[in-house]
Formats: sequence, structure tokens, C-alpha cells
Amino acid sequence: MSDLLERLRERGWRLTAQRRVVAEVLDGDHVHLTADEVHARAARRLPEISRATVYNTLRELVHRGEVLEVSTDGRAKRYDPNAHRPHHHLLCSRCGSMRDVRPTGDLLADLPPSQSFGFTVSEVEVTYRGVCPDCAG
Amino acid sequence: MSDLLERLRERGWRLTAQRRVVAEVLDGDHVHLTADEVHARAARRLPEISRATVYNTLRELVHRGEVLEVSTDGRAKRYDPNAHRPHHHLLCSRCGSMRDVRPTGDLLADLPPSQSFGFTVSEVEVTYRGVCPDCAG
DNA sequence: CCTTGCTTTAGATCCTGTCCAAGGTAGGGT
DNA sequence: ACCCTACCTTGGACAGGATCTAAAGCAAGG
Ligand SMILES: [Mn+2]
Ligand SMILES: [Mn+2]
Ligand SMILES: [Zn+2]
Ligand SMILES: [Zn+2]
Repeated sequence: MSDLLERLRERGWRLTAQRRVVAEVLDGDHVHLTADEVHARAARRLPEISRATVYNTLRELVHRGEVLEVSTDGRAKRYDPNAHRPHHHLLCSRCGSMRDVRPTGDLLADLPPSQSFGFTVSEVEVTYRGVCPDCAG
Repeated sequence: MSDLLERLRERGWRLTAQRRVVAEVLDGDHVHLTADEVHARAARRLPEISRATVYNTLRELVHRGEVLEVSTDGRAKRYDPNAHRPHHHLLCSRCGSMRDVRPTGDLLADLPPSQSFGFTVSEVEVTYRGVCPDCAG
């Protein structure tokens, strides 16, 4: 994720300890943390970091397309660093764990013009729900 | 919707004026009201009805599978009486208006076994986002 | 009718997320 | 190396959505 920070710095983003730590926390595959989880992990490395800064940083990363914001029902949104290859989500109805998935079909094409009601459709979001192997017992 | 109320009464649901009014408000096609919108409309007919009762009634209707709960990003959930024929949603990014849609493909089948990560997938929810004709100007 | 257990109600409370004013600091300019 | 200043961070207030509570109300079976 250090190339991410470098990229953003070149675009005029000030490189602060807080932003560095948030970026570190968000590194990895199948990472889908809530803002408060990001805050808790960031605070291990930088105890004074505030919730407001975590929210600010996440909002900017989302706005710049570096992080994906995934809204899950009524609960807290989750933040996903895997923003460069589009994908969808598989969500466990019991424990809430989340995996990235890549369906085969062209889901946008699955919506025929007769079903578009004059909308200019630009994006499709898919959530598959089920029970994960750990919860299956 | 009166058969709905009858059905529920037979299952031990007490028939109150409040529940009757909420059911009436939720009648129709392409109805996707927020809880507060339901409350506002219900209050026209029954001024003393409380927000808590609207929330309680909606929760129960959802729990009994008579109404669908649709969560839209950070905003208030919407309640959809069209629960008996499964469908997906087309959502305007600007004004938030919502339409029911029925994609052609088998979206569950679009998730190949190699992408299931051992989950027992039971449900798929799709949200198409775009700009509605009214907002297109 | 009565009774009883389910319902309703207002208001408190919780959770997520945003806003604010005050103080701090990255990093370009010198 | 040191300033400056525009940008950043902070804690706490705030807001909207939704749930919870305890007291009062009422549907409906007996
Ligand atoms: Mn993801
Ligand atoms: Mn619908
Ligand atoms: Zn699970
Ligand atoms: Zn619109």
C-alpha cells in the first residue's frame, strides 16, 4: 500500500502518520472492516488517532476510488481496499463474514432494456447471502 | 391487502387500527417507503399513531415475509409490499427513487462453485444504480 | 362483560456518521 | 535549517435512523 500513499502524495495529499496507519490497516485480501474496526486497529499503532480522522481518511480514500465502501443492511459500512478489480460479495447470514466473489455472467447485461424504465444504469452491486463453512456445523 | 390482515389474524395477530392503517399505506406497486414516510401517511388517517408502532409493525411484517426490507446505502431503509414475487431494484443515485426490476439471467447460477468458498448460498440481492429519467435533464 | 396478555405510546437511549472550532504540523519557500 | 500557512487532526457536540422501556390501553376468548 506504500505505492498508494506515494500516488496520493503526488496528487497533493499530505502524508501524515494517521493516514499512513489507516492505509496499513487496510492492507490485505478479503479485508472488509468497519470504520470503528479500522479505528481500533489503527489505535494500536497510534493511540491518539481520533475516530473523526479515520472517518475523514476513509471518506477520501473512497472518493479517490482507492477503497470501496460496502453497505451491509442496517449495520456499519465496511471498507474494502480491493477497489481496482471490480467484484461482488458473499456474506454469511450468521457471523457476518465476507468474501470477495466474481460472478461469471455480465450482470449489467442481465437487465434488459425493457426493465430499465428509462434509467441510465451505470453500476450493479450484488450480494450473495448464505452460511459460511465455519458456521455450517 | 385485507386478505393479508385476515391471514395474519388467523395466525394469532391481533387486529388493531394501527396495524390496519400501516397495511393500507403499504398497498400498491413500486411502493418503497421509509419508516418515517409510512408513519407520516398513516398519521393522516390515524393521527395518534406512534413511530414506535410503525417500526414494530414493519419489523413484524418483514419477519413474517409479507414485506421486504430494502437497505439503501447510508439512508433510511425502505419497505416494499411486493414480497411474494422475488425481484431486484433499480435505484436513482440522485433522487433515491426506486423501481422493481426482474433481470433475465439466473443470478444465483452466475456464481460458479469455485467462487462459493464453501458457503451454502441461498439468496442473491442485486441493486442497479443509475440516473432516473426525471433526474436525467 | 371481564380478564389477561398482547399492543401502543412517549421518551430515553443507542449506533453510525458528520460537523465544528481550536490547536497542530507537513512540506514548499527562503 | 527555519518559517509560514494552508491543510490536517482532535474531542466533543450534533443529527438521523432505529430500538428499548415501563406504563397505560385494548382485542378478543371465555
Ligand atoms: Mn470486497
Ligand atoms: Mn421492490
Ligand atoms: Zn459464518
Ligand atoms: Zn432520480
